[in-house]
Amino acid sequence: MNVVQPVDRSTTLQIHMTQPTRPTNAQLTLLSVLWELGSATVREVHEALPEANKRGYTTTLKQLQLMAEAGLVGRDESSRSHVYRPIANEEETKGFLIDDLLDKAFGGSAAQLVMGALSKRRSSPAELDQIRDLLARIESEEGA
Amino acid sequence: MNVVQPVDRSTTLQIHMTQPTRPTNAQLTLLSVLWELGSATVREVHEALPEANKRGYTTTLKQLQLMAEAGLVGRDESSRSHVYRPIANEEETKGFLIDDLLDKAFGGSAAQLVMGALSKRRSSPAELDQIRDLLARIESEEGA
DNA sequence: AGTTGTCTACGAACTGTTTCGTAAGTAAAC
DNA sequence: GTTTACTTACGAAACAGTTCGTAGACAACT
Repeated sequence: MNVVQPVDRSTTLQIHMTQPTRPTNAQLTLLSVLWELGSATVREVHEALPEANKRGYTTTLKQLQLMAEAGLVGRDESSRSHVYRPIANEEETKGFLIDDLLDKAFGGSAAQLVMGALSKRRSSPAELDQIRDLLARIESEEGA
Repeated sequence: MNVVQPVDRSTTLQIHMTQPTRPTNAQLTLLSVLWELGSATVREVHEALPEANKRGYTTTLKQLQLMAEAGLVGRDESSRSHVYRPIANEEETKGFLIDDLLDKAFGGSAAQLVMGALSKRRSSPAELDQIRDLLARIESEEGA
């Protein structure tokens, strides 16, 4: 098969050169757990899943393997139970998702999305203040 | 733009019994066109698509048929070229998408999403003001 | 009546994602 | 050494979403 092969999957250091892949839905669920736990075995990730999202153990395993292949997570194979850790950056990944939604449904207007989100879910006064702060910061940097 | 709505589950008897279905990606693209045009034939929708999203004509047709089945759009078959109109409400549909993202990646915290979005894309001063207004409105209603 | 262009309907291929069954390895306990 | 409990690897089925080819209907025109 493989006729076009000259791709050269990064000869140097096998590290995470494969990064730019985006998590699928199922993967995002697992990734969230890993962001939470920092690093964990398949079992630990699996047990940490909310009932609603829990599938068979080998499903979790397979998904983590795929994620490792995709560069979303790293894996320490030194003990029998491999230990996975997130590589995909939390902020950055969420940023991707925001971008997607923005382009897909809000014509790229962050403000529209923001207002939609604020109306949709109640935020605490503390959070609202935090947002106000951010708003002010943005505006002051705007003119600079 | 009327963002803080009490939801109002539309008393009007407009038959969207099959409503709860959610648009897929491809469908959202077409739905956006229909929101824009109000109502249109397959051809009109198809022609209005940005080049990047344009597929074969029958693809557009098929997708509109599926959407009609799913209750996302209505269809007037009285003329040979059927006329489609959006049923899925724009605000509500966008709300669904926000909910999804919120649950999937932001632990349900609107504030987090909001701050992410604000940092991600520049908004005009006017928009920022608009957001501030909304913030104030929310806070005043909060205690009530 | 025949030709042409446009329309809908339908089925199926194709892609990507998700899920799990099964096999094979390994370590500890008996 | 055999059993038990757990692990990874692999392959494939099941599923969802997308795309398009083809067929048949219909109207307008020649």
